[in-house]
Amino acid sequence: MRYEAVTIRDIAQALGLSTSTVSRALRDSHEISTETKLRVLEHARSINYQPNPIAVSLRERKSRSIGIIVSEIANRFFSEIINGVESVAIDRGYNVIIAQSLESAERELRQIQFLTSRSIDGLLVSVSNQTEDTTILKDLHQKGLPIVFFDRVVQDIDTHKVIVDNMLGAYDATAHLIRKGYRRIALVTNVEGLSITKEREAGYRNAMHKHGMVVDDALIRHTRPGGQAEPEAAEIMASLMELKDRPDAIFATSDRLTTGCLRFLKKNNIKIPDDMALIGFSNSEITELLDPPLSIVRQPAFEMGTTAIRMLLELIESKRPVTQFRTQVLASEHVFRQSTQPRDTERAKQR
Amino acid sequence: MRYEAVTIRDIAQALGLSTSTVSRALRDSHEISTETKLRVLEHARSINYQPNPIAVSLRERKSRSIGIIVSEIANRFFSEIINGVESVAIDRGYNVIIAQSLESAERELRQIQFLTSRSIDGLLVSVSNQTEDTTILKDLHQKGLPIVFFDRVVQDIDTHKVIVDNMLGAYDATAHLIRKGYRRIALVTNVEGLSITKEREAGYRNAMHKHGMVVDDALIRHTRPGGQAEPEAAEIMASLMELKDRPDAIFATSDRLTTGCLRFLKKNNIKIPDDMALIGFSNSEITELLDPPLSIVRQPAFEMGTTAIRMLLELIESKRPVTQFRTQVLASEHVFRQSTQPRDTERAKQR
DNA sequence: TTTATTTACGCAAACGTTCCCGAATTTAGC
DNA sequence: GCTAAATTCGGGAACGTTTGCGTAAATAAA
Repeated sequence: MRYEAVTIRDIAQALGLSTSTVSRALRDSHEISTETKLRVLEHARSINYQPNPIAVSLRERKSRSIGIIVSEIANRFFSEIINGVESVAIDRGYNVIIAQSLESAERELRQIQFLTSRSIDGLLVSVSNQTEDTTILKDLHQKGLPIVFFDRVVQDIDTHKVIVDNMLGAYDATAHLIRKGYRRIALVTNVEGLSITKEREAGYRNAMHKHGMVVDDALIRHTRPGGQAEPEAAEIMASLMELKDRPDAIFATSDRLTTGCLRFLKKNNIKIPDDMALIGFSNSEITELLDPPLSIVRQPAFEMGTTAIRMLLELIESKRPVTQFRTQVLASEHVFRQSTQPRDTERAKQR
Repeated sequence: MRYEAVTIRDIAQALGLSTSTVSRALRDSHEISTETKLRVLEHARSINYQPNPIAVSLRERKSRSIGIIVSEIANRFFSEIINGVESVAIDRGYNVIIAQSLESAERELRQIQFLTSRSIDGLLVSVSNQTEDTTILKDLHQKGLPIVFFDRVVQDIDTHKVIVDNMLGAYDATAHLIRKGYRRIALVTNVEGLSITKEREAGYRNAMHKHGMVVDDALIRHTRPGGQAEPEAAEIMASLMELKDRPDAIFATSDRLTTGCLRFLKKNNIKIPDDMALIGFSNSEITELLDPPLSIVRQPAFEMGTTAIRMLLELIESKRPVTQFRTQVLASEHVFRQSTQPRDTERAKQR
């Protein structure tokens, strides 16, 4: 399948036909007789002919491969997304080239250039938390490269997007904490500029307002662009603990931030939820096994991947340029566990 | 970068040269005058010329892309490996096409065919736990496709391989349990045919023998080919609990098996380590945060990825066919935590 | 000056397809 | 039986590169 390289020409010679006839027969053209088609198909199968995708790509001027760029692949949220993307891409005959930015704007740029230099047919992107300059994406998009954003979208590029209902997810998590009796709820969240950050922060604020609570801006903390989430979460936690009026609950808005907070609390022997409740965004499959079992809001990552790639293929395979774009909003789900139990529970009494 | 398609011919026309001259100038051929080279380079940069990788691939008869097939991407062990692979591949100008078998031999076959039909230059593979028939890999290998196995290798294909010292890793884990006072140690392990299974089982048996203990085969349990690890771990655990002479410790030999066992134990309210100790292979970054903190043997996944890809590129870029193959063995590391505390610790006394 | 060698470049084929265009053969229409 | 139309196929260009070979001019050797 690689080195003997059986080509269309081999079939043509074996059958006394021309390459064009063979090509047409293989593609089931109407201007080839059924008899010849059968002969060609039969012989092609017998010698295990495999079309050379590179030659096809060169001729067709498309590569049947798409690129996806995420911040980090070793992160359950993103690997589930990639799973979703792969599963439909492969069915449609596309392969996906994966690249990670590792939250570095510079590396992201390099990766985008690498991907486009490999002449991909389309691009799936969730921007790094450090990117401010999106001109390269704008250029690409304007030149006609199909792009679909997911999760962390860039607002001012008009194309398909798929996100979760971050506002609602954050609202519900916050409201849950409030219902459980927590009053000073800290928000440990991502870089300020990110779309998801704004939406989740808005959800938090809305929930506070709706429940007649004042938001203390001292309790809203953002990570720095390009930083490592876990250590930053620890820093933030440490500084929150130094407040005269400490928070009694933490709402962390990403996988890494959540585990960062949890790690800090455990290391400093702060009891959850008695001393501090904790809820966070997470797609880890073992939050239930943590100590204590963690309340989480989970994003439908796999589904996010499948809808993103479907949208992208729609753009790629559209005959005429698409001008109507939509952003699909997926629901997130919550699982409330012990880490956000009401304060006056048996656990608390035991102390 | 995509649709205006600036080619080598554009440069040639603009400068009144032939395409061959431009090509040679771009590749810094010695038979082009420095003056012309400069003109070409300068102009190429000014119009942002990007060579068309597809045309190059067609001409060179190689694609500068490699395939990797793992059982599951949403698994920290494998995603770290992929991370390692990607990091060096990208530096060397290769991109990697990722495919997953999901532990299905049939799907694995399809994926391999898909990858090879995309005319990859080489293949990185860790076989599924269901594959028995490896003739396709043998064919490919014999036809000259560079292949490197990692983690789950197939023994009778002579090529480069990279594995961890499974024997020693399992030996140490078992010996640790014995030292801590556990006597009836159950081994919850992978499919029997797998290379890693054999090695880890051997490590377990060696440790038992060296410490003068008899191996009870009733305590050695394998999962079924193609099955889901977590539910199977639960099944196995349930059946182990029905034994008249129950085990007092569990040694699970994969990420998923470990969490499967843990989940079972917690669900059935079996205290760890008092009622049952637990140690397992895992690359999860939050085993420390589990309840109880889990003792683990961790594999150097990232490093495994980098050495595998380096070996593969060595095969790919070698001038003459390589006949001397080596298998690189990496050390695993252990972290012993509360889940394997000696039985008569304070925890146990508290009851 | 003549011949040999080097330098610097162009022509054209090739990689494996697809597809436009034309042509030969068959079938239909009358 | 003759034109018109359909059917079935082949020739060859094109996609964007790389590279073997040829060649003109410049230089070196004689």
